[in-house]
Amino acid sequence: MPKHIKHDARRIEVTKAAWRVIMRDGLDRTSIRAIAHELDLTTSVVTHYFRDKDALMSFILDTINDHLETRQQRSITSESGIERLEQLILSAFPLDEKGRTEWTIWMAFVGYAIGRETLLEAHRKRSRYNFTMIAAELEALKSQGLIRNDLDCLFEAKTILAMIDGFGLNLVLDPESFGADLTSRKLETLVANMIGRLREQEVSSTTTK
Amino acid sequence: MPKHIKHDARRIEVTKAAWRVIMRDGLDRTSIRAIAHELDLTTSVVTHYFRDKDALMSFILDTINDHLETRQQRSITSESGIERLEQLILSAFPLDEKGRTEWTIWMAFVGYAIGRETLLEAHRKRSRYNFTMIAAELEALKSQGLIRNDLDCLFEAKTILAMIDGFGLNLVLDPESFGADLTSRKLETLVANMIGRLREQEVSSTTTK
DNA sequence: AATTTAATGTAACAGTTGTAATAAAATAAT
DNA sequence: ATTATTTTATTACAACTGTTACATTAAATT
Repeated sequence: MPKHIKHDARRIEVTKAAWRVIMRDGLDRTSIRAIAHELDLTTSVVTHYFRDKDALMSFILDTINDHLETRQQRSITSESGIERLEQLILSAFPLDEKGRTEWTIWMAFVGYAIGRETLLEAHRKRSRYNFTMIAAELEALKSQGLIRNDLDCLFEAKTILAMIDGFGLNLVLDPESFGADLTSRKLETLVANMIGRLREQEVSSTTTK
Repeated sequence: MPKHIKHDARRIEVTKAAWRVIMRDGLDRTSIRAIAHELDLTTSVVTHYFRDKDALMSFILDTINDHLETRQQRSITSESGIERLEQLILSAFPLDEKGRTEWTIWMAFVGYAIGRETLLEAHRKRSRYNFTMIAAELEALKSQGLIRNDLDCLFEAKTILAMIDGFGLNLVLDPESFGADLTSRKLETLVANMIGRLREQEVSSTTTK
């Protein structure tokens, strides 16, 4: 095992400790000392693996984004079709506890990004990548005749992204009111609407549950 | 003019100065000294009008929420009907520059609330008030036969709130990709979906309930 | 076994923070 | 005009911050 892997693994341990501190105390109270204390070690551990705090923060955010994306890619088992789209959307929703944690930390960073152009740019990049990808997925479905052909794919993709973010935000703040059941139920109606009158009979049977 | 009004007015001036600092430097860099400097005064101004920083922060958030709610109430000119619902939703969207500013600061507070139970509770309260209100509005429309009578009003209300929050979030982060045109366009399809097939069948469905 | 490298500990620095006490100035009340 | 109250300034303090230099220990390499 090459040493740089061990090195990277340690960086991730530091990062995970940082997650716990963020969840418990808030992002602005997540000092280098607090992270070290969470690891029952001293600050030198953190400074040894990260040039400075900015580098640490960027790495934490990158890790969260990587997790969200990996989770997304891995959950797509269907090769194509409506089911693939459903999995794509559903995997972005924060359904389980781990997903909720990642969303919570991500939300903390959204607030942290206000007034920080570098972080704002990172968020924009993620946002654009996501709705562009969804739009491409919709275009493919449209050319296959699986969704309504009068759909504006980019518009619908942005809508889907906004819906995901909206549910994610509210789930972070109020998990009791916005549970996983509500979320997945929304997904059904969302997809049903995009299929539209293409399959009139099937749709009406799924919406009236 | 009673003195307490002048007192309150001064508090709001301090609050508005805080807004500017938050927008420019970020919430975690909004120190009491930074706010005082923004006012070209010393810290005593801030400490004189607010017990401590927590009180100041709470007041800032409350003011933002008040603004959003006032904006919402005032924009509702229609007495009833679909138009009233449209105005209700549209006014919550961050369409103009001022609305965008308020949403940006609100977003900063969402991140700031992570790890702070008191602030989280405040956000929950706002969220619940909002979707409860929207649900009541939908119930009224349903009983009037103006929207589909198979709608789950609470579910739809939560969806609408999530949609608003999702667009708000993305508009704060990426106003170029999520402009006001996109937002209002979404509103149309949203309402159209709730009216659903009522328009097509027109008469028969109003007899129910 | 000796030596080099990596990992952690210790300590100090300069700067910032919220908070409080006190003083001065400005305004209002009498 | 005098007094009282409100508003602003000054200053100090203790706690916390990121960062750095240096010391120590553990691990790996030779």
